[in-house]
Amino acid sequence: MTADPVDAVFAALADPTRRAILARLATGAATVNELAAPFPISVQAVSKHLAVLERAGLIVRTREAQWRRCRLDPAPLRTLAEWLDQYRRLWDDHYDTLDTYLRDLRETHHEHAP
Amino acid sequence: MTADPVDAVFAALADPTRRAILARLATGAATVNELAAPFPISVQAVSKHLAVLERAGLIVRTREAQWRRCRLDPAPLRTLAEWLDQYRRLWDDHYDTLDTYLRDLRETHHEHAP
DNA sequence: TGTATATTCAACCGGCAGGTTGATTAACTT
DNA sequence: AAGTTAATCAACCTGCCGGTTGAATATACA
Repeated sequence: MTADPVDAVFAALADPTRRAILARLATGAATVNELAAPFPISVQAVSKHLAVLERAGLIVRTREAQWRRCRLDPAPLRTLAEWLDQYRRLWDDHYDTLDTYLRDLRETHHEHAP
Repeated sequence: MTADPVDAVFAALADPTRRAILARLATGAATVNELAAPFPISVQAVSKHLAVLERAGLIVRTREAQWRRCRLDPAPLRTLAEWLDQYRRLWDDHYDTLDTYLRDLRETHHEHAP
């Protein structure tokens, strides 16, 4: 029960600054200073936020000269989407009818892809 | 930027005990003692967890005699699913082709429903 | 070689999160 | 009226979180 990787992902996304950073990274990779620019906090604080996102697996950082380029890794988001799907029937009326059919169809399609 | 309701939902879900409580409530309503039984922590601690879930909108509590019945409200989960959909194209290869078509089809279907 | 730039490390601080125990409120039961 | 059960309130403790400032590290540039 301790140290479920999902814990870190949810915790990382609970901060609005970190979600804003992710939104920025969804449009392409960026350096720490570029990511820090829009925020009224210090670069060090943003660096800490990036460390949290990295620990959660949401970003990866690669060294490039004196810069550290950050890019988004969507894998944990996909995990979260799957977690949420456990509960989809609770709010989606069509989950047990049309949606189930379409979901199954999509899965079949994925199996046939390389 | 301050006090985005999504903050509280992500923060609430970051705790494994609270996620376990939600999983239990997905199978039906329950009282505080019933919810607390499986956990090695005090009833008061569970009561605090329920307060967090309630503040996030994930559960509602109604008084029934000396019991307080808790039931799950999936609305915030739906909000989260929509938030995640912003990023779906990043991990779902078929988002821009088949999935988009199916998604549009489902939306049309919803419009026609009462 | 020396300097400017990018980023992190380290130490510190206030506040909140999650847990405890003990007291209190509310309703049912006898 | 008294006792039992369900749940919360209150005070407290420990530790982590998000922020700060200042120093250190790494790379490019003149």
